[in-house]
Amino acid sequence: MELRFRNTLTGEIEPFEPIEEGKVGLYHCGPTVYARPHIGNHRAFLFADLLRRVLEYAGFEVTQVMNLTDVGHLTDDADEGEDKLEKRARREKIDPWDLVEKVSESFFTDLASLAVMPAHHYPRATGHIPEMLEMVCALIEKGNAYQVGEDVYFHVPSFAKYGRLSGNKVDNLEAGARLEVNPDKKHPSDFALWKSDPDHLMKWESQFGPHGFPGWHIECSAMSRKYLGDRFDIHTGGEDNIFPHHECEIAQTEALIEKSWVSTWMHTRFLQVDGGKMSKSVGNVWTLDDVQERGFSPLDFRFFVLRTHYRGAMNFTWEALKGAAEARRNLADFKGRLEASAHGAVNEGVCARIDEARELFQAALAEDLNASAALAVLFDLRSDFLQGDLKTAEEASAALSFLLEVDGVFGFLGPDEGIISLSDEEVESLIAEREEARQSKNFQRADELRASLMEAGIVLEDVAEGIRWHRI
RNA sequence: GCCGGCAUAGCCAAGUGGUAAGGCAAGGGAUUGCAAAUCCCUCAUCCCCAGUUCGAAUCUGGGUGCCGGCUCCA
Repeated sequence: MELRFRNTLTGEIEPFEPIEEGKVGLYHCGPTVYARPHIGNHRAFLFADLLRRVLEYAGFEVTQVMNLTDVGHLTDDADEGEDKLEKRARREKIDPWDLVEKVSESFFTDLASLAVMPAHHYPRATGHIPEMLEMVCALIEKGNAYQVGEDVYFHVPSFAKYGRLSGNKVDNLEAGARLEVNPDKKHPSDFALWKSDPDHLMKWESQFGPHGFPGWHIECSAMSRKYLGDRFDIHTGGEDNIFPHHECEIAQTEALIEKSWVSTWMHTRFLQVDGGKMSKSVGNVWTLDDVQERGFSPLDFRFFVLRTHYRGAMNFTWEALKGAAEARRNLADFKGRLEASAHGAVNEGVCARIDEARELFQAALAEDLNASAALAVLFDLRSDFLQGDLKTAEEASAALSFLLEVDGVFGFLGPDEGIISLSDEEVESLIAEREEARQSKNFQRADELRASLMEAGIVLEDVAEGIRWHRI
């Protein structure tokens, strides 16, 4: 598979070439753990998961890192703002450290229910203060940063390429800036690497003073460097991260290492709800709990998100989720049908139809993760099967192993959760009982038996030749 | 005001120069004791206007609408 990805840095879809052959370093901007993640957040995490799985499917050895921001972000850039994490903690009258624990836990619970593969590292900002301070000091020594009182700022004019990622010009930013001028800064675009505030609850002592905490962007630079090295392959985040967050990360890191840092930047579009942005005032900031309360599986949401292209503006509606859930069920049903007629494992090459499907599938994924096109291949295969193709045991086996291969990338099937397991004998006996009921025109009893088998994940079909059944 | 991006059927969504994938929903028919199972059939000219071209959803220009960024946010 020759992978090609859209690189925000160049605006183009370009061939992916790892820095080190066969290996990929992946870094994702994770959640700020001050509030339960909503479905919009999850789009970005699901995208990260898909990317990782596709890279592994293509044969790369992946090291995946996702940070947890658990300190430091201010509610505005005027340096007067409150840390939103502390603000939330105060409102809920709990300790900020406890809030972090509580939210982090819900984050990981959500990821697990979405069948997201665990990253190799989930570094927390508060666990890497020394690494950040080390970078801050090095930047001062190199002349890219300066200290004012107990604060430290990165001097943007010292980094010529600032604005390359976002397309912003420093001059334009000044023109439209709504932020109040901070007299401490040498340049209005300069950003904080280290701040001091005695009232801050989460603070650390350092060479700059006793009450400091890290600035907005330094954590990602310091932590990615620790786990992935000076340079790595892919950095992702939501589109809102492009500026200023990622622009600033590039500036401070490249100023330090004096070479180009991340090869490919990938950003997901925001998830829209009912055609617009989600907002608390409209009341459509849904979480996975809402999804489940409405009778959907988190995997339905996973499938809904991953069947579309990560860069497209996707619109969440309950109707659309219903459609995705239905489609997912149909694929699970397809799996069950294949299992019922497959026998034994097969090697590639035994079924041309499947090999062709695999090629189409891989080609679609390789072209900047065209998930919609990739999954269409699977639906086509399902149609073929239901129409009577692929009916030999060998063909069904080949189709089944391909389906499982696809699921290895998309992960929508999940475990056979909550289904009462019946042995084949038990199923056959219940079917026989239903047949007796049908013979004696006791259709109420027959339908009860069919319904209970359905509950157990067994689908019955009354066809001309008799009764056919398969598991879902 | 400045910088990005998007606009395809009832809904979700591929397609980036050769005459509209796929899913869901819907309608008609087959099968069935019935059926949520299955099969067959039906369902768009691609936001608007003007260009380029033999030919455009796909390129160019101008609109309109929406999303993101310029302030923390996936």
